This record gives sequence, C-alpha cells and structure tokens, in this order.
Amino acid sequence: MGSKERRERERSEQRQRILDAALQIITKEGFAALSMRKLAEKIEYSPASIYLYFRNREQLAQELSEVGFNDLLLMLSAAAGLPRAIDALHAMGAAYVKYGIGNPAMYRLIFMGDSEFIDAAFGNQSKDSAGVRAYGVLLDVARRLQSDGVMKNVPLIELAELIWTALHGIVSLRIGCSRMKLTPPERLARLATETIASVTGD
Amino acid sequence: MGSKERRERERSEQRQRILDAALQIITKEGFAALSMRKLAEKIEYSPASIYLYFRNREQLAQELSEVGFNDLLLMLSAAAGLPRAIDALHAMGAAYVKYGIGNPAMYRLIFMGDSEFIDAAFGNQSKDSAGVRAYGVLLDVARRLQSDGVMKNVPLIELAELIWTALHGIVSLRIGCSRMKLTPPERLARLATETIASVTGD
DNA sequence: GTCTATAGGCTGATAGAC
DNA sequence: GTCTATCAGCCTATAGAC
Repeated sequence: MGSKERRERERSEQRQRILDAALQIITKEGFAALSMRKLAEKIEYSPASIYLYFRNREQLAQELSEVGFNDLLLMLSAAAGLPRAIDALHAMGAAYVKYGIGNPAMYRLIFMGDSEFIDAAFGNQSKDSAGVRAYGVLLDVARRLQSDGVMKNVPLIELAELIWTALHGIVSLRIGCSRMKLTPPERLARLATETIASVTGD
Repeated sequence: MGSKERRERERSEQRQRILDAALQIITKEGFAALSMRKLAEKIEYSPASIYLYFRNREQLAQELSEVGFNDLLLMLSAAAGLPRAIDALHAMGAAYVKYGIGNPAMYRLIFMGDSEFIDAAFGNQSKDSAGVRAYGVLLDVARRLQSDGVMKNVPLIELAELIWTALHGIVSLRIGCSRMKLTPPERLARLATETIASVTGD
C-alpha cells in the first residue's frame, strides 16, 4: 500500500512549501511582518489551512530558527576544520560575521529575538540540536587555542564566551544600527580575533 | 502676565507625565507593548489627548530614547573621568554593562531597535546630542589608551569600535538570550577590557 | 484641552460547510 | 484537506462635540 506513504510525502512537501515561503517573508520584511494571512496569500492558501500543518505561529517560528541554526552550524564547522587553532579562530570569526550580515532577519530571530528560540535550541530540547552543536564547535576552537597557549589562564567557558560576544557584538550592532557608518564587519572581526589570539599565557 | 507662563509650565509638566508613564511601560513590558491606548489608560487620559503633546508614537519613542542616551552618557562620563586611561577603560566597560543589564528595555530600544533611533541620535540631528557625546567619551578613552601604547598601530576609530562592539556583544547577547546561563556580564566585560588593554604597541 | 466616537486597519485562531 | 466566514481582540490616528 503506497498510498499512505504518498500522502505523507505530500504532507511534508506542503509543510516545506510553507516554511520556504515564511523564510522568504522574514528575509525580505523581517519576522514581525510574518503573519498567517500574509503567509497564506503567498502560497495561495487560506489562512486556516496553515493550522493543519503548524500548531500556531510560534511553532512555525521555532522551526524556522532551526533552519537558521543549521545554516550557521554548517558555516562554522567548515571554518573550524582548519588544522591550526589560530587559523580556525580567524576563519570562524569571518564565517560568523558573514552569516549574520548575510541573514540579518534570521540572525535577529535567533539571537536578538523577543521570543526565546535560543532557549529552545539549547535548553530543554534535544541535546543534539544544531544550536548545541554550533556551541560545541566554538568550545572546541577555544580548547585548541588554550592548548596552543592562548589565554590558558582563563576558564574555557569564559574564553568561548569572550569570542562569541565579540563576534555577536559586531553583527548585532550593525543589524540594530543599520544606517550608521561603521568599520566593515569583516575587518572588525579580524581585529577582534587577532586581539584575542595575541594574548598568550599568563 | 504670568498666565501664559503658567500654561506653558503646565503643558511641559503634562508632557513629562506622559514620558514618565511611557518609560514605566517599556521598562516593565518592553517597547512593543507601548501603545497609545495603554499609555492613555495609565495616566487616566483619553488616547486622543496624547496627540496634543506628541505628534505620534514615533516621536514619543524618539524622546524616550534621548532620555536613555542621557542616562548612559552620565554613567560613561563619570567612569571615563579616572586619571589613568586603563582604569577609565575598565570603569567604562563596567558602567556600560551595568547600564545595559539594568535597563534592558531601554537598551533594546536604543541599540537593538527595528526603528532607527540611533541614526536620529547621531546623524542628521544636533551635533550635541547625548548619543554623539557618549561616543565622544568612548573616542577619548581610546585616544588616551593609544597614547599609553595600547593598540597604537590600529586606527583610532577601529579601536573605539572594538571596545564598543565587545561591550555591546556582552549586553545584547544577554538581553536577546535572557534565559541562557552565561558568565556574569561584569566578569566578561572585565575580561574583554583586560584583553584589549594587554595588547601593547606593534 | 479634553472628551467620545469612530474610521480603517491589522492580528491569531477557530467553527462548520463542503 | 481546504475553504469561507467570523470571533474577539488589538492598533494608530482623527473628526467633531463640549
């Protein structure tokens, strides 16, 4: 009986269509502009039908943020793969900033949200979420830096957060203050990672 | 004829009453929750009457953000007054974080807003706005650091932005991800400013 | 100056017909 | 599964009475 499988496939295709349209909307107009009505119109559906695939707007946003975390994870993992820890740090910084500046609406949704998607990505959820794994990539780079003598007198967690907040600051200031003239973010990211890497030992 | 002056005084008192109530609302519930209706209810007024004092919600928010910038400026100025540049840096970092963590809704409004209050505070507006002056305090500390040999091979502006984005990252990550367990922000700020201060010369 | 009343929107979500 | 119609609420802003 293939008809049951066909129905399930069609159902998941439809879910994906909805997610794609939602992603388009928040990319172009931001998360605040994502309404069920607008979304329905985009996929030529009635608003009511979306509720057959997603419990509510919150769940939709939740799943969108998972897509974002996955994209970020992919970019960070690739960068962190470099053999020398210091190269991995610079590449990770560049990748983080590139992701944030290239996907401001998604970055906002994930890291600057009024809602609590990060908590969902980290806390109560599956231990293997993209968010947790991305944080793992950061921790790993920090650990390798310390074994190369960089900031080895500081707790690992604090070094990791120092790196993260430095990069997050560069991205989020730019997103929040979009019309201000600032130093190019790639340049600032490089400066930040070089500053951190230059602190050797105690 | 004191009656004209009395009317003007009463008018500005009423304006202040509205601003105070608005500040209370955004402090407790965030800027998104600030509506003209809710504001009117709080001061026991009709919604329509608020429009006699403020052109629209945007102008109200604009003036609120100026209050915030002024508070921040006061804290930063005091900190930056320390005689040794490095002490000024640490104190400024502590003050910035204290302001941001202590006033998350206002910090959000000013630096993480969807609207463009920072542009108003810096760009087209008066050259003597609190925002411009706060940035001036930061620039001054950066200049003094460089004349003490800290990061003197980097353009002044970039050092200033490095400091700013580091502190902003600490504050805004905490505000955006409120339920995550992170290192205390004062500790991270100290780590960040010490890291920067430790980079001497070329 | 302050009010009531209202125009003209928007929103998330659901009941019930088909 | 999908629709129409609708509930119940929110919002900014304004016109016009007092």
